[in-house]
Amino acid sequence: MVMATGRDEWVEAAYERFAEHGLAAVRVEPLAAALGTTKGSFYWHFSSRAELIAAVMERWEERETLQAIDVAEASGPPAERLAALFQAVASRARGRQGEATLYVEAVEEGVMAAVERVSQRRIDYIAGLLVELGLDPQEAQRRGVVCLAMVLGLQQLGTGTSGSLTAVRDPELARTALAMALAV
Amino acid sequence: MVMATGRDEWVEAAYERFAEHGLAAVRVEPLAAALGTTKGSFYWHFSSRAELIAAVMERWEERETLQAIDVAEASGPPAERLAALFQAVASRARGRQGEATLYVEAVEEGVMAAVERVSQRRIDYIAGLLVELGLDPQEAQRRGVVCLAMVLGLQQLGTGTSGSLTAVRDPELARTALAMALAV
DNA sequence: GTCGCACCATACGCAACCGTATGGATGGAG
DNA sequence: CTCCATCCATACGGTTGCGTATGGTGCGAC
Repeated sequence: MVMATGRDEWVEAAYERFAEHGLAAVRVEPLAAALGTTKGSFYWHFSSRAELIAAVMERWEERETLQAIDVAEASGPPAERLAALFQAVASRARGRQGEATLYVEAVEEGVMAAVERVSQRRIDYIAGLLVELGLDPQEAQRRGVVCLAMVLGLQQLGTGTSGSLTAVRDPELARTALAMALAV
Repeated sequence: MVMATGRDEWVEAAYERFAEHGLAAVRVEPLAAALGTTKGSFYWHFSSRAELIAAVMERWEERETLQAIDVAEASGPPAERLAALFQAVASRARGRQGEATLYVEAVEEGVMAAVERVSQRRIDYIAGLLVELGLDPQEAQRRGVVCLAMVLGLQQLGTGTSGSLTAVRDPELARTALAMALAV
């Protein structure tokens, strides 16, 4: 199988590396080796590594948005939707440590704008739910930020922790986090 | 001023780089240049870069512990101590993005153990305060984890955000976070 | 004074990557 | 068949950084 290596394959392979190991792991030569081809191909389809990174982030933003819409359109009362969101994030975290380094790497790679857009959307979505639950919009916005921070932080804590830090693996964590988010 | 470059100067200079830009930014040759010396000196005092990283983490753990004790010995009721802690973390965050990447980098650099120890101490400290406030120990532990996650996440969000994401800069954030931590 | 040791500078080899240069291969249009 | 555009492999030069080898230099002991 000599599968043609089009632009899309490059982006997809790069996307997987990003999702699993972060943007820093998106490197041209290793990627080429993994795809069974060489840099010659890459630099035909792309002008630089930066262009690949940009394409990866574009794809990320796209998929993030699609998924956000999926979640948003899930029926049910706001509290349940928020619960589902927390649960989804918690279960989806494994094998996706790429985002754990995103905020720092995005600066270095010059793609912070996309990250900020996605962050804003996430915050707004959570804040919207909280407003539906009767919170003041300002306070809901702040809680949205804190909830996003919780998610990002839990992702951090989930990486590496080899066995110590047992509390991080507590399956009740999501429930607690949700309770904190909803507390009046 | 031809200041002698002893082992300690190397560690301190490395520590500053770590605090500001993360472990990945602790690189021997740039460090040597910054200190006005060369690798020759470095490899006299250290056997490898890994040894320097280990020394940096040792210093970090030390200072973290000292500061934790400082905070712990600050008088006042638990709620106030927790408030002071959040406020301290919020204000101290600027110029210290080094920890934002720590959980990921610690794995690569082989110093996760120190990070886990510090994390555990932080969680335990917060959980202790919450128990004093009447929470169930199990629940307090979970909240400790979530609070630490909040801090780590807010650190993430604080890096880079060039102007968008205004909600992150809201000075009321710390208050909201505290309220979420204390909510019954 | 000179010997030796602590300390450092220079130069080297090695590896991982980025980006470029250049020369095939392959396949459809004419 | 031939020509040209796609697409790719190989080889190269440049950078950054690690670790080593080796040769000073200053300075206290004697």
